Amino acid sequence: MIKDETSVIHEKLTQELRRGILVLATLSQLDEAMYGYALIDELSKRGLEIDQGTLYPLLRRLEEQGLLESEWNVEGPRPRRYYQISPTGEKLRQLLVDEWQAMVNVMEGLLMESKE
Amino acid sequence: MIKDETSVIHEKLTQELRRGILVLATLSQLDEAMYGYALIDELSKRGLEIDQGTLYPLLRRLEEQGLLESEWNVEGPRPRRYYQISPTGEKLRQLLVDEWQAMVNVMEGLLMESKE
DNA sequence: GACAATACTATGTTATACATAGTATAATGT
DNA sequence: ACATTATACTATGTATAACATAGTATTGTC
Repeated sequence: MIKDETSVIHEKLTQELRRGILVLATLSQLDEAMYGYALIDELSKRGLEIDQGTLYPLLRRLEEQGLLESEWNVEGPRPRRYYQISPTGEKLRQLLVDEWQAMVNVMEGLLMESKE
Repeated sequence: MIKDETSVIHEKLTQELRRGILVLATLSQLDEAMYGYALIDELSKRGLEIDQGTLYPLLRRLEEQGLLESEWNVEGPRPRRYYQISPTGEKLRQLLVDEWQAMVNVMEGLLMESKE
Protein backbone atom coordinates (compact mmCIF):
# COMPACT_ATOMS: atom_id res chain seq x y z
CA MET A 1 0.00 0.00 0.00
CA ILE A 2 1.85 3.02 -1.30
CA LYS A 3 0.86 6.53 -0.37
CA ASP A 4 1.30 9.22 -2.94
CA GLU A 5 3.52 12.14 -2.18
CA THR A 6 0.71 14.66 -1.81
CA SER A 7 -1.09 12.75 0.87
CA VAL A 8 2.13 12.32 2.82
CA ILE A 9 2.63 16.07 2.70
CA HIS A 10 -0.97 16.55 3.70
CA GLU A 11 -0.59 14.26 6.69
CA LYS A 12 2.51 16.06 7.85
CA LEU A 13 0.82 19.43 7.67
CA THR A 14 -2.24 18.15 9.48
CA GLN A 15 0.03 16.81 12.16
CA GLU A 16 1.69 20.20 12.50
CA LEU A 17 -1.68 21.80 12.90
CA ARG A 18 -2.75 19.36 15.58
CA ARG A 19 0.52 19.45 17.40
CA GLY A 20 0.11 22.99 18.59
CA ILE A 21 -3.11 22.38 20.42
CA LEU A 22 -2.16 19.16 22.18
CA VAL A 23 -0.86 20.79 25.33
CA LEU A 24 -3.74 23.18 25.65
CA ALA A 25 -6.24 20.43 24.98
CA THR A 26 -4.61 18.28 27.63
CA LEU A 27 -4.51 21.04 30.21
CA SER A 28 -8.14 21.85 29.50
CA GLN A 29 -9.28 18.42 30.61
CA LEU A 30 -7.34 18.11 33.82
CA ASP A 31 -9.29 20.22 36.25
CA GLU A 32 -10.38 16.87 37.59
CA ALA A 33 -7.73 14.21 38.03
CA MET A 34 -7.65 11.76 35.16
CA TYR A 35 -5.36 8.99 33.95
CA GLY A 36 -3.71 8.79 30.57
CA TYR A 37 -5.69 6.10 28.91
CA ALA A 38 -9.01 7.71 29.86
CA LEU A 39 -7.77 11.05 28.60
CA ILE A 40 -6.97 9.57 25.21
CA ASP A 41 -10.52 8.23 25.08
CA GLU A 42 -12.04 11.48 26.22
CA LEU A 43 -10.13 13.62 23.74
CA SER A 44 -10.91 11.16 20.97
CA LYS A 45 -14.61 11.38 21.79
CA ARG A 46 -14.36 15.13 21.54
CA GLY A 47 -12.66 14.98 18.17
CA LEU A 48 -8.97 15.06 18.96
CA GLU A 49 -6.92 11.95 18.28
CA ILE A 50 -3.75 11.70 20.29
CA ASP A 51 -1.38 8.78 20.20
CA GLN A 52 -0.28 6.89 23.30
CA GLY A 53 3.31 7.51 22.31
CA THR A 54 2.50 11.20 22.31
CA LEU A 55 0.31 11.60 25.35
CA TYR A 56 2.20 9.63 27.95
CA PRO A 57 5.50 11.42 27.41
CA LEU A 58 3.58 14.68 27.22
CA LEU A 59 1.99 14.13 30.61
CA ARG A 60 5.34 13.33 32.16
CA ARG A 61 6.88 16.40 30.61
CA LEU A 62 4.12 18.67 31.82
CA GLU A 63 4.51 17.29 35.30
CA GLU A 64 8.24 17.78 35.16
CA GLN A 65 7.58 21.38 34.20
CA GLY A 66 5.30 21.79 37.17
CA LEU A 67 2.09 22.25 35.21
CA LEU A 68 0.61 18.97 36.34
CA GLU A 69 0.65 16.90 39.51
CA SER A 70 0.16 13.17 39.60
CA GLU A 71 -0.11 10.14 41.79
CA TRP A 72 -0.62 6.44 41.43
CA ASN A 73 -4.00 5.04 42.26
CA VAL A 74 -3.83 1.32 42.97
CA GLU A 75 -7.27 0.87 44.44
CA GLY A 76 -9.02 0.01 41.19
CA PRO A 77 -8.64 -3.19 39.18
CA ARG A 78 -5.30 -2.02 37.85
CA PRO A 79 -2.80 0.69 38.70
CA ARG A 80 -3.39 4.04 37.12
CA ARG A 81 -1.48 7.28 37.30
CA TYR A 82 -3.84 10.18 37.79
CA TYR A 83 -2.82 13.62 36.56
CA GLN A 84 -4.32 16.93 37.53
CA ILE A 85 -3.54 20.53 36.70
CA SER A 86 -1.43 22.46 39.22
CA PRO A 87 -1.85 26.10 40.21
CA THR A 88 1.07 27.01 37.95
CA GLY A 89 -0.58 25.01 35.20
CA GLU A 90 -3.80 26.91 35.62
CA LYS A 91 -2.07 30.23 35.24
CA LEU A 92 -0.25 29.08 32.16
CA ARG A 93 -3.39 27.60 30.70
CA GLN A 94 -5.11 30.94 30.95
CA LEU A 95 -2.25 32.60 29.08
CA LEU A 96 -2.38 29.95 26.41
CA VAL A 97 -6.13 30.24 26.05
CA ASP A 98 -5.75 33.94 25.43
CA GLU A 99 -3.03 33.35 22.88
CA TRP A 100 -5.08 30.68 21.23
CA GLN A 101 -8.03 33.05 20.88
CA ALA A 102 -5.73 35.68 19.42
CA MET A 103 -4.41 33.18 16.90
CA VAL A 104 -7.89 32.14 15.90
CA ASN A 105 -8.66 35.77 15.23
CA VAL A 106 -5.48 36.28 13.23
CA MET A 107 -6.23 33.22 11.13
CA GLU A 108 -9.76 34.34 10.57
CA GLY A 109 -8.42 37.61 9.21
CA LEU A 110 -5.91 35.85 7.00
CA LEU A 111 -8.36 33.35 5.58
CA MET A 112 -11.14 35.82 5.05
CA GLU A 113 -9.73 37.64 2.09
CA SER A 114 -8.76 34.54 0.15
CA LYS A 115 -12.49 33.92 -0.16
CA GLU A 116 -13.14 37.24 -1.84
CA MET B 1 19.39 38.75 31.79
CA ILE B 2 18.02 35.51 33.16
CA LYS B 3 14.64 34.21 32.26
CA ASP B 4 12.76 32.22 34.85
CA GLU B 5 11.78 28.70 34.08
CA THR B 6 8.08 29.36 33.76
CA SER B 7 8.47 31.98 31.07
CA VAL B 8 10.76 29.70 29.09
CA ILE B 9 8.09 27.01 29.22
CA HIS B 10 5.50 29.56 28.26
CA GLU B 11 7.51 30.67 25.25
CA LYS B 12 7.97 27.12 24.07
CA LEU B 13 4.28 26.41 24.29
CA THR B 14 3.40 29.62 22.51
CA GLN B 15 5.82 28.65 19.81
CA GLU B 16 4.17 25.26 19.46
CA LEU B 17 0.82 26.93 19.10
CA ARG B 18 2.07 29.28 16.41
CA ARG B 19 4.00 26.65 14.58
CA GLY B 20 0.97 24.78 13.39
CA ILE B 21 -0.55 27.71 11.58
CA LEU B 22 2.55 28.96 9.81
CA VAL B 23 2.06 26.95 6.66
CA LEU B 24 -1.61 27.75 6.36
CA ALA B 25 -0.97 31.42 7.06
CA THR B 26 1.72 31.47 4.38
CA LEU B 27 -0.41 29.70 1.82
CA SER B 28 -3.28 32.06 2.56
CA GLN B 29 -1.28 35.09 1.46
CA LEU B 30 0.13 33.76 -1.77
CA ASP B 31 -2.76 34.01 -4.18
CA GLU B 32 -0.78 36.94 -5.49
CA ALA B 33 2.94 36.49 -5.96
CA MET B 34 4.96 37.92 -3.10
CA TYR B 35 8.55 37.80 -1.92
CA GLY B 36 9.74 36.60 1.43
CA TYR B 37 10.67 39.81 3.12
CA ALA B 38 7.36 41.44 2.20
CA LEU B 39 5.48 38.39 3.45
CA ILE B 40 7.17 38.66 6.82
CA ASP B 41 6.05 42.28 6.99
CA GLU B 42 2.55 41.50 5.86
CA LEU B 43 2.04 38.67 8.33
CA SER B 44 3.51 40.76 11.10
CA LYS B 45 1.07 43.55 10.31
CA ARG B 46 -1.74 41.06 10.57
CA GLY B 47 -0.57 39.79 13.93
CA LEU B 48 1.64 36.83 13.10
CA GLU B 49 5.35 37.11 13.75
CA ILE B 50 7.50 34.78 11.71
CA ASP B 51 11.26 34.69 11.79
CA GLN B 52 13.42 35.00 8.68
CA GLY B 53 15.12 31.78 9.63
CA THR B 54 11.71 30.16 9.65
CA LEU B 55 10.03 31.67 6.63
CA TYR B 56 12.73 31.40 4.01
CA PRO B 57 13.33 27.70 4.53
CA LEU B 58 9.57 27.21 4.74
CA LEU B 59 9.03 28.82 1.36
CA ARG B 60 11.71 26.66 -0.21
CA ARG B 61 10.24 23.57 1.33
CA LEU B 62 6.73 24.36 0.14
CA GLU B 63 8.06 24.92 -3.34
CA GLU B 64 9.96 21.67 -3.23
CA GLN B 65 6.72 19.97 -2.27
CA GLY B 66 4.98 21.54 -5.22
CA LEU B 67 2.66 23.78 -3.23
CA LEU B 68 4.33 26.98 -4.36
CA GLU B 69 5.96 28.24 -7.52
CA SER B 70 8.60 30.91 -7.62
CA GLU B 71 10.81 33.01 -9.80
CA TRP B 72 13.42 35.69 -9.43
CA ASN B 73 12.45 39.20 -10.23
CA VAL B 74 15.48 41.36 -10.98
CA GLU B 75 13.70 44.35 -12.40
CA GLY B 76 13.33 46.26 -9.15
CA PRO B 77 16.10 47.91 -7.14
CA ARG B 78 17.26 44.55 -5.83
CA PRO B 79 16.63 40.91 -6.70
CA ARG B 80 13.63 39.29 -5.10
CA ARG B 81 12.26 35.82 -5.29
CA TYR B 82 8.52 35.89 -5.78
CA TYR B 83 6.44 32.98 -4.55
CA GLN B 84 2.89 32.12 -5.50
CA ILE B 85 0.55 29.28 -4.67
CA SER B 86 0.30 26.45 -7.21
CA PRO B 87 -2.85 24.54 -8.20
CA THR B 88 -1.75 21.68 -5.96
CA GLY B 89 -1.16 24.19 -3.21
CA GLU B 90 -4.65 25.56 -3.59
CA LYS B 91 -6.20 22.15 -3.22
CA LEU B 92 -4.16 21.40 -0.15
CA ARG B 93 -4.90 24.78 1.32
CA GLN B 94 -8.61 24.08 1.11
CA LEU B 95 -8.13 20.80 2.96
CA LEU B 96 -6.11 22.52 5.62
CA VAL B 97 -8.64 25.30 6.01
CA ASP B 98 -11.33 22.69 6.64
CA GLU B 99 -9.17 20.91 9.17
CA TRP B 100 -8.30 24.16 10.82
CA GLN B 101 -11.98 25.01 11.21
CA ALA B 102 -12.63 21.58 12.66
CA MET B 103 -9.83 22.09 15.16
CA VAL B 104 -11.14 25.46 16.18
CA ASN B 105 -14.47 23.82 16.87
CA VAL B 106 -12.90 21.00 18.84
CA MET B 107 -10.93 23.45 20.94
CA GLU B 108 -14.00 25.55 21.52
CA GLY B 109 -15.72 22.48 22.90
CA LEU B 110 -12.77 21.58 25.09
CA LEU B 111 -12.31 25.05 26.50
CA MET B 112 -15.96 25.71 27.06
CA GLU B 113 -16.50 23.49 30.05
CA SER B 114 -13.47 24.65 31.96
CA LYS B 115 -15.30 27.94 32.29
CA GLU B 116 -18.28 26.33 34.00
C1' DG C 1 30.27 58.20 4.97
C1' DA C 2 28.32 55.62 8.82
C1' DC C 3 24.30 53.19 9.88
C1' DA C 4 19.93 51.07 9.36
C1' DA C 5 16.86 48.64 6.34
C1' DT C 6 16.30 45.38 2.73
C1' DA C 7 16.56 40.62 0.97
C1' DC C 8 18.39 36.74 0.83
C1' DT C 9 21.58 31.99 1.91
C1' DA C 10 23.67 28.59 4.95
C1' DT C 11 24.56 25.71 9.03
C1' DG C 12 23.74 23.85 13.46
C1' DT C 13 20.81 22.89 17.57
C1' DT C 14 16.85 21.48 20.03
C1' DA C 15 12.42 20.02 20.98
C1' DT C 16 8.66 17.17 20.17
C1' DA C 17 5.34 14.10 17.81
C1' DC C 18 5.29 9.77 16.34
C1' DA C 19 6.89 4.86 15.30
C1' DT C 20 7.72 0.79 17.35
C1' DA C 21 8.21 -2.53 20.74
C1' DG C 22 7.52 -4.37 25.05
C1' DT C 23 5.23 -5.54 29.80
C1' DA C 24 1.45 -7.04 32.34
C1' DT C 25 -3.25 -7.47 33.90
C1' DA C 26 -8.38 -7.68 33.21
C1' DA C 27 -12.39 -8.58 30.64
C1' DT C 28 -14.83 -11.02 27.08
C1' DG C 29 -16.11 -14.55 23.83
C1' DT C 30 -16.61 -19.35 22.37
C1' DA D 1 -10.36 -23.52 29.56
C1' DC D 2 -8.26 -20.73 26.43
C1' DA D 3 -7.61 -17.25 22.98
C1' DT D 4 -8.37 -12.70 21.98
C1' DT D 5 -9.16 -7.97 22.87
C1' DA D 6 -8.99 -4.01 25.81
C1' DT D 7 -6.67 -1.70 29.35
C1' DA D 8 -2.67 0.98 31.04
C1' DC D 9 1.51 1.89 31.15
C1' DT D 10 7.20 2.23 30.00
C1' DA D 11 11.12 2.71 26.92
C1' DT D 12 13.86 3.81 22.84
C1' DG D 13 14.77 5.60 18.44
C1' DT D 14 13.82 8.67 14.35
C1' DA D 15 12.40 12.49 11.59
C1' DT D 16 11.10 17.02 11.07
C1' DA D 17 10.74 21.79 11.49
C1' DA D 18 11.27 26.14 14.04
C1' DC D 19 14.62 28.80 15.60
C1' DA D 20 19.47 30.58 16.61
C1' DT D 21 23.17 32.44 14.57
C1' DA D 22 26.08 34.10 11.17
C1' DG D 23 27.09 35.78 6.86
C1' DT D 24 26.58 38.31 2.13
C1' DA D 25 25.46 42.20 -0.41
C1' DT D 26 22.82 45.99 -1.93
C1' DT D 27 19.99 50.19 -1.04
C1' DG D 28 18.21 54.05 1.31
C1' DT D 29 18.86 57.66 4.95
C1' DC D 30 20.83 60.96 8.35
